[in-house]
Amino acid sequence: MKLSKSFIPTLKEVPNDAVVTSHVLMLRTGMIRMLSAGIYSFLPLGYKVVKKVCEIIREEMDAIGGQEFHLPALNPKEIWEETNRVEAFGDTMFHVKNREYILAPTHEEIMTYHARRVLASYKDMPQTWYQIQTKFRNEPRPRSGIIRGRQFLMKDSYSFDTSSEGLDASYKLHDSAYRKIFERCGLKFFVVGASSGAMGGSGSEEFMVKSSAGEDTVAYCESCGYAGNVEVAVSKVEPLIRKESSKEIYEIHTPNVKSIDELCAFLNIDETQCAKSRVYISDNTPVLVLMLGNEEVNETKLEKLVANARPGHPEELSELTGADAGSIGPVGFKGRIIADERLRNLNNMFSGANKNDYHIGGIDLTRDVTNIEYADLRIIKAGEGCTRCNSKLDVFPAIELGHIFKLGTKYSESMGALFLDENGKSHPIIMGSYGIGVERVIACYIEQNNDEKGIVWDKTLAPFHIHLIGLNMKKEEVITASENLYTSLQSEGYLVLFDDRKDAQAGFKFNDADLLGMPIQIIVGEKKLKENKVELKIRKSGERFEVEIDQINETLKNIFNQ
RNA sequence: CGGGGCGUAGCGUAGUCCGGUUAUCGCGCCUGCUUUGGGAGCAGGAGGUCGCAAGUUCGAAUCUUGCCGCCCCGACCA
Repeated sequence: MKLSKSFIPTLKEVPNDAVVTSHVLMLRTGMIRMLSAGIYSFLPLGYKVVKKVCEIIREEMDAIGGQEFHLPALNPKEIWEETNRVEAFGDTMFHVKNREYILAPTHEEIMTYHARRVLASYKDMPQTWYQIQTKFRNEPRPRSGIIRGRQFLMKDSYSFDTSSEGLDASYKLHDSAYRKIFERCGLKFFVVGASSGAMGGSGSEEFMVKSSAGEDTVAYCESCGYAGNVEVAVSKVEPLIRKESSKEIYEIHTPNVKSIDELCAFLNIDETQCAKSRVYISDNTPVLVLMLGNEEVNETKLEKLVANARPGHPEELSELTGADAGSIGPVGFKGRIIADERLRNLNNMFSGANKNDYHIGGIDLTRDVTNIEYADLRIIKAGEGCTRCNSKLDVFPAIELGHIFKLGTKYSESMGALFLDENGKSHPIIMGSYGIGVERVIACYIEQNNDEKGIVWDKTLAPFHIHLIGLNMKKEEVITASENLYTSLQSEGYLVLFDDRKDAQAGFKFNDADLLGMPIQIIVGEKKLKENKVELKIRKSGERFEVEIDQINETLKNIFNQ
């Protein structure tokens, strides 16, 4: 493609609204433009990359027996009522105003709708159905360019099996296909155990990329590879031991002491002697959650014990306990009390007195809080031990690229997708669902492959393999040589972007080439042409060589086959 | 949804507090000449509902009110 005739609007300056590297670079390279918050247009250069990612996904999905569909994004609401997910998605689902339609945020319902009509016998299964299609979610806060949008491309697939063993097999096939897809895309990723969340089902894994732009937090063990979303991750921490003898309970006047840090400073104690209280409300019932010291509540873990828990409002807290947030404690609290495992059976603890400006010391959780339950509720922290190998865990933000779920029968049961087994008995189909954020693959690639000059594409995803630069395009010999190269490189099968602009300065062209980041730049200049040579630059390393023009194909073959 | 910030030409911006000729500057764009190995020079030129609406005023980018949009933090989130 000739740059003089292309629409590749590069930007020299960083647009005001972009913060995240991949967003900045996609705007600056003219890959995308924003239409509205969380809604992006892909321009020709960006769409080339989208198509490349989709092709890789298709090849790997087809390789595991997937069959590609193309379902409507506009769905009748009544199908979604069958699984009660109109309510479950709530405001996240887009509703069409002038007809009872919704814009699909995912496609479990539609795939199940088709499955229940055609998968009537055990002989019809297993099946794996997929599509690459636009999803719509009314995200309250779109962010980071295409990383979180209101409209995005997703590869979603669905497996239909007759047994849980069958589901396991389908799930494993997807796991291996996903690994191949992300490897082929050149991403450094890892797989973490995850929460199934609102999707339901038994097992779930996320494919993650480490990134400061990430919205998930994961724990990762460098030495054994253990990885988990902090929503579900576990770690090994020093157990705390009950003291020999329990003191009596005593009240302490603690004026203006609210936080655990203030309490520790005021009483000159360690935070491991403190029990922090958080009050949650679940369906109008209060639950007191006790955490050691400054440890934080993992609300995903809490959700498994207490449905629909939300933090109590300040007014609710004082009404329930008689005290404000900084002075609440378990002693005398009326209601369910769940303490983190680390607090199990501890004594001589300090906590709030349920009376403003007072705390209680000498608490023996076993003696003084008789209705206490224990559970693992904490958010793990960096530096804690790996439960598998004892090394230290790293905790960092990450972007979720893909998620695979064992759904089980949640959708087939509620929608009546049944099949007959060998004995003529009816069972719900056993399902899995599997997603990849297509644009996120691109954003993550760019997050991982850029430098101060711009994007650094690898051959696989690069919109073009070669960026051919004709320097002074007013000189006849430069025009002839670069045009000839342009033709011959293309006939060799390379995708070539040819900077044939007549009036752009050399520096301008070089900087654009570095910004756009094609793997190889070939520079045709007047001086080198006199020796029948051109210059070849490898974008990634910055290495440059002079190459005889008739050697160029061989040189390229060597580079691209490395 | 809570907190903070922002909205002036395609992009980046000055001016807004303290109202006053023709709204600033850089990049980009157009024309001509020169220039062509790391974001050129000279000369000339085009491009603006100052987010929208109402109000105050002799006069509003500037003050007031309402609305819309965008970004960031938090909450939320397959």
